[in-house]
Amino acid sequence: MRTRGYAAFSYADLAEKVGIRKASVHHHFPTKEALGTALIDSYLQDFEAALEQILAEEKTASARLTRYAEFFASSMRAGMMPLCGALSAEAFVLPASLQERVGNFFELHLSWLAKVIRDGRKAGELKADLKPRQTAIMLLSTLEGASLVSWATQQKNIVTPTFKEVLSGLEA
Amino acid sequence: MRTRGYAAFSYADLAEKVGIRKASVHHHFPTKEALGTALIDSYLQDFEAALEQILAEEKTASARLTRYAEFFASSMRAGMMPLCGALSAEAFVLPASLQERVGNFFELHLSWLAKVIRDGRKAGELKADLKPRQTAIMLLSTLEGASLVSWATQQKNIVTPTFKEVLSGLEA
DNA sequence: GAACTCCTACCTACCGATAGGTAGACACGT
DNA sequence: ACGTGTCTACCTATCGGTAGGTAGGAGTTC
Repeated sequence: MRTRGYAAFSYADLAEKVGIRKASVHHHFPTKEALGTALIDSYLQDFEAALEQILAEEKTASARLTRYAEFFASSMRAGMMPLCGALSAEAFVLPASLQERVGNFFELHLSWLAKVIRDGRKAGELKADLKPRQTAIMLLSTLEGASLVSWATQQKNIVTPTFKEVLSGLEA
Repeated sequence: MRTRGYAAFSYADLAEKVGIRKASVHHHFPTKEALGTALIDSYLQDFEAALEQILAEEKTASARLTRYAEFFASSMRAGMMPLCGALSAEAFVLPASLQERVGNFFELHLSWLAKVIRDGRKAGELKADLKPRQTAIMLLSTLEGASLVSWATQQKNIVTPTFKEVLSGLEA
């Protein structure tokens, strides 16, 4: 899903990669939609834990955001799109249950980013006039967009410099 | 292509929408790849002309960039993804001729943006320490990303505010 | 001016490949 | 005895694409 998108990946591909037959994959995930939702659910859960961990381990906004951006950069290095970025372009033709989960995923990210920004603003690290929600949307957009451009142009060193440039504009 | 992506749109869909039969569409565009390249070529040509026009009609960097961002905002309002944004997620499974054209498309945008930034910097409108190429990548990423997030979350008012926030960080 | 040849756009009917999905049997561990 | 995981074999729908034919307009020739 993260390299081909939802429409273009198939049970046949997956079965071959896993080393069992197509019908056996269906035993575990009866429909493609069920497989998709299971994947997003697990991905979202992992991400939720990772975001919590960042809050626990890093105390400055810039360190937190840099760790956050590293998720995008490293998935790019691993030759994969961020999951929800990969699915977003197809959102219109995704099963409703998947659309909803992509929405939830972005909402999780946006509320986490907004909290980090709010805290960083209070601590005087970030500019005082930042609107947390709006700035969160901007950061998420930039990282998803940088991943997309990096993916399409096959230039792997786009995400981190782009993020740094945006971050520097936020610091007090 | 701009609402479903490349894999998920079909000759059958297109034929029905145009009001002729599938085989007749094949008469004009023998293969899906040929249809895809024809579409990108025409899109790129239109965009090239539109970018030229902006340079002719607007003389400040901020006006030029605002007009540029309006392309993304208006295609969102029209219920469509930007073409190459829609195709990028699938880039890995796109026919080579399409991949190449998506690359060309982004390159056209990046070089135009870099020129606008360079000029704006010289004129003292933009911060003196901007790296034109890097900033161009950032602007393109942000606009493509904002379109993606806006598309997936079905919130139509994301592109313009996000762009404004980024632009304000570039002004001297 | 009728007859002829082209060409273009469209059609019906079909092709093989692949998509997601199902039925039913077999092996195996508890 | 039963549940789980896997298998082979098959289903229907749809995919991109092709073969071959028809209708009609533009030239060209007698």
